[in-house]
Amino acid sequence: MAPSATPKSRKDKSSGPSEEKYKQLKRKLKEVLEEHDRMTSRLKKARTKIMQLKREKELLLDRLERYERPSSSESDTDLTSSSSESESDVSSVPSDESHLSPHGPQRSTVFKSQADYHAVYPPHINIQQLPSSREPTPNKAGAKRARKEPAVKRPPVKAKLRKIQHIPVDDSGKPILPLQVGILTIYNLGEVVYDRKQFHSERYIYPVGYTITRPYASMIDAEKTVTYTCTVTDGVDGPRFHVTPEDAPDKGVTAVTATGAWTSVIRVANAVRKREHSNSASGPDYFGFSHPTVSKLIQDLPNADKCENYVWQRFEEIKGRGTKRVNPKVEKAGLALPSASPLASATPTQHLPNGHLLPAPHTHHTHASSPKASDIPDWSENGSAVIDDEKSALFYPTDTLGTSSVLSDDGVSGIGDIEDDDKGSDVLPPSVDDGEMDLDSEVDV
DNA sequence: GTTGAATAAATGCCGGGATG
DNA sequence: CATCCCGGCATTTATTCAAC
Repeated sequence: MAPSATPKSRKDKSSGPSEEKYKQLKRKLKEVLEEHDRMTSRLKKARTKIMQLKREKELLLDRLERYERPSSSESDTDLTSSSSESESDVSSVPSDESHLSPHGPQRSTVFKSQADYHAVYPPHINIQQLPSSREPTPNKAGAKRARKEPAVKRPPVKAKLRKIQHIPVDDSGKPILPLQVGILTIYNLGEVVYDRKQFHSERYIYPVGYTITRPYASMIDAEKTVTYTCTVTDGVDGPRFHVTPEDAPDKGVTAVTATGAWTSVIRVANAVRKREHSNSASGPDYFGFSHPTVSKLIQDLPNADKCENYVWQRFEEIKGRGTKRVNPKVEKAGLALPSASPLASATPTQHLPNGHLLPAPHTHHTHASSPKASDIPDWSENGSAVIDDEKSALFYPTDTLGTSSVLSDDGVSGIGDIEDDDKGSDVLPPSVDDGEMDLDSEVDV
């Protein structure tokens, strides 16, 4: 570096600054100073806005707390009324909040009206009935985590500085989608549902409408890696996590947790490959929620600051390396899935990375959910196979979604029918036009 | 200026442990 | 038992630097 700088400065000296050059430099300096001023004033404005929003947030949290206090004291004293009470939380708080919020109430909830809701869910399905026996702990993801505070061994979430890639934004400051983040392609960030606790935890926010694709081993062809579309939809009593493989859109998985959905996929994918190692997986990892850039994008969504249990994270954009690294993967992960991608490189049972995937004889399989023959759903028989445990995940046949007996009785049917008429496309997931999931595209109400 | 090797850093997947 | 988080490991990619 130093050696190259020296000759240059010497060269300048020898040529001597002409008057014109001097004027040019002066002009340039002036431009730079003006630009600096502009940026400074913009920064100032942004800071003011941040302060404003902070104050707003405080105010809203205060109000929210006031709303919640009476109901929480109720639940302390009367356990039997807990279900109806949580329902009242859902119905009362958001409507008020949306009025209070200066940031466009239209973004506050997914269903803007009862009519909208029934456009997606048949009228006979009652929200209050949704947490049925099929799902004993509908708000596991949210409530369970929230209760964790007293835990000793798992410390509370800390807001550590996380590095993110550069996020291209449009004029209005919104990220330009689709956006490639690592091997994930984000098509829709969805909308933050801040008024229901199940839609966020300390670590993650699960925005409704969130849609990404990612490559992973096929559940059908042991030789193949295919693109899976992951979406989050509104299950009313909590988020629904959908994972749909491109090579078998009718064999998508729906679960009440991200882990549940992906565990099912991994279990089948492993079984198809006759791999006997653990099927444990981190749902948030596979959905991308743990990815710093995705976290940041979600955190920046409107209303994210109103998620009271969520621990705000700090992010720092990495320069050079990080940003450049992502681009090559766009082609690899999203399109051709060529050999460079770890999973794609696999002639699956052989040279997968890390040695993890090799069915080596010494591999240890202590995990509870090792694949069993019975775990593999028999697609050919009924097309709506349910993996071992309905609680963890449901395989739903897309073409029967609207009327599926497997799903309809708990209100899941039709939710997030993400495979609409666009099944043929390689990369593009369905209905990701303008931030709104096309939830009801195939729902026959 | 170009090329190639060495190094650093980021990423993705998995196993295992903690939790409820 | 299901879920989630964390850490380890292998892999990939970017950067740096020396040699030509």
